[in-house]
Amino acid sequence: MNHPTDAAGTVSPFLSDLDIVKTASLTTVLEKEIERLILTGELEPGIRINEIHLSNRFGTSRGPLREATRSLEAKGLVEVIRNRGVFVRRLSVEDAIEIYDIRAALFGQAGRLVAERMDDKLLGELTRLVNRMDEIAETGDVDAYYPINLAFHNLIVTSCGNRTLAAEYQRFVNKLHLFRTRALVQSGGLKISNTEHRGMLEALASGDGDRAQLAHWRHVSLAKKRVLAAST
Amino acid sequence: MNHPTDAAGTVSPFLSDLDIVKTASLTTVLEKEIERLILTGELEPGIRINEIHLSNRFGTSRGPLREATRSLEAKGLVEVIRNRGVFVRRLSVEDAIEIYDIRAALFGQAGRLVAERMDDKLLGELTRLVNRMDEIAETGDVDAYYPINLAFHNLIVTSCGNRTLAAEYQRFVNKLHLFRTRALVQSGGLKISNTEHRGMLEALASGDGDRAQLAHWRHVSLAKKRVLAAST
DNA sequence: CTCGCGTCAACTGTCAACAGATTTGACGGT
DNA sequence: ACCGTCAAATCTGTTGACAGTTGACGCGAG
Repeated sequence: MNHPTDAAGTVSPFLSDLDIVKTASLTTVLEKEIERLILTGELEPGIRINEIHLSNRFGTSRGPLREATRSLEAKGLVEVIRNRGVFVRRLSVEDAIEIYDIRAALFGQAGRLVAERMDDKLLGELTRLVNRMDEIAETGDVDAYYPINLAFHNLIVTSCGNRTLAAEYQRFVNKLHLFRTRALVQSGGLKISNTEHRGMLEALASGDGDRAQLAHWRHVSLAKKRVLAAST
Repeated sequence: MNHPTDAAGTVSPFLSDLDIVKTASLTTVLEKEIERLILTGELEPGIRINEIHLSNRFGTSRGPLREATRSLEAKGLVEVIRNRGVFVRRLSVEDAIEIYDIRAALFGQAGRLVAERMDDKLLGELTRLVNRMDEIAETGDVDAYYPINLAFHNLIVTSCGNRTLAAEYQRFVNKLHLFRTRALVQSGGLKISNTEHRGMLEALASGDGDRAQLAHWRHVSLAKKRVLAAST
């Protein structure tokens, strides 16, 4: 990507810091910061983003902030209504269903790609994570299960060799955070969930793309049904 | 989505026109216009978008134009480099491959959803389009084949009942236009392509979701291989 | 002729101010 | 007490201007 540090040989942390400063415009910084506020729930769905207040809070003018919100609108995190303002997007149950189906499709594709480029090292790491989840599932400790589960899914998506796919998948996962679901994983589902993980793992190890795609698709699809059943 | 017309019951075309006028800000208009310029090839990949020139051309100031380009950046149509400007995105072969895989995943999901909600009316329309393509394939008229083919794919995607999926699918199809491929459909592939269409049609008619998903996925995946084979 | 340096025009990043729309709240009539 | 009307306040849409950066051109030294 024509990185300025490419020509310098080894890159010192200091230099890379400078590089970050140079690359980051106010718009970029604001966008990431607002996205963080939304994903952490500090800006709740449905709330209006006041341009003046927020730009004052960050010490900038309204220009860069407006550019940042336009970008977030295209990413689906906020909604802009002319002459009324930008609102943190609120997802209906129907919206969540639609996004789950997209996520399932993308995750299935990722599973297929991973199956076709599997190696021992990756298989070892995935197996380790699933084993770890099995142990935790016995105790029913949801808080401990969640990060491992996340790492397992992330490892699959980032190992598929398709960076665009990985980025888009992440975008939809983020968007799902706008759905009114904190603590959506019910402890009873841990063992079931990890059983599906084992099935995915076997499919990945077999190298059968069709099989892996179906297993991964089904996993997300079942997660969708679990969430929906819990939210009605 | 809290649309203003929701409460009004039926929506007249006139009302929806008014609604459009009220909703359109300069930013929105500029965004759609620039997107059109890019997709029609009037703004070629790699070219820089001069803020002053373009805003003068549309008779606006640079503010709305910058907001529009930020939105297009998030959609993946342009690339913004700090202090240098925004450039119409140029897709490498690797980028195109990645997007084709995403498109295949989404189209497969659409096929599954359609199969699960199939009705006679839709089946009739789809069958008509495939028959039409068969006739045209005999003559080898690529220019006549293309719009029917497009209509066939669009009908499937818009009939799947998932509006978000349809919008995202369209976004990736648009993005593929940035790839250096005019006239990518080689006439020899028409019959092969429509053979695949018939397979998809049968799968849809059977109501078997797994089967339909695989058939639709494979169709795009094979199209990917054909395009790549022609571009190396 | 080539390379390096300084200068300059062009362009982007950011800001402050103006114009128009929307919301708020008070007021008077019913 | 309730409702419609109207005006002030608040906020967004848009513009023009200023500051900093980048890339190009030209000039002189080697």
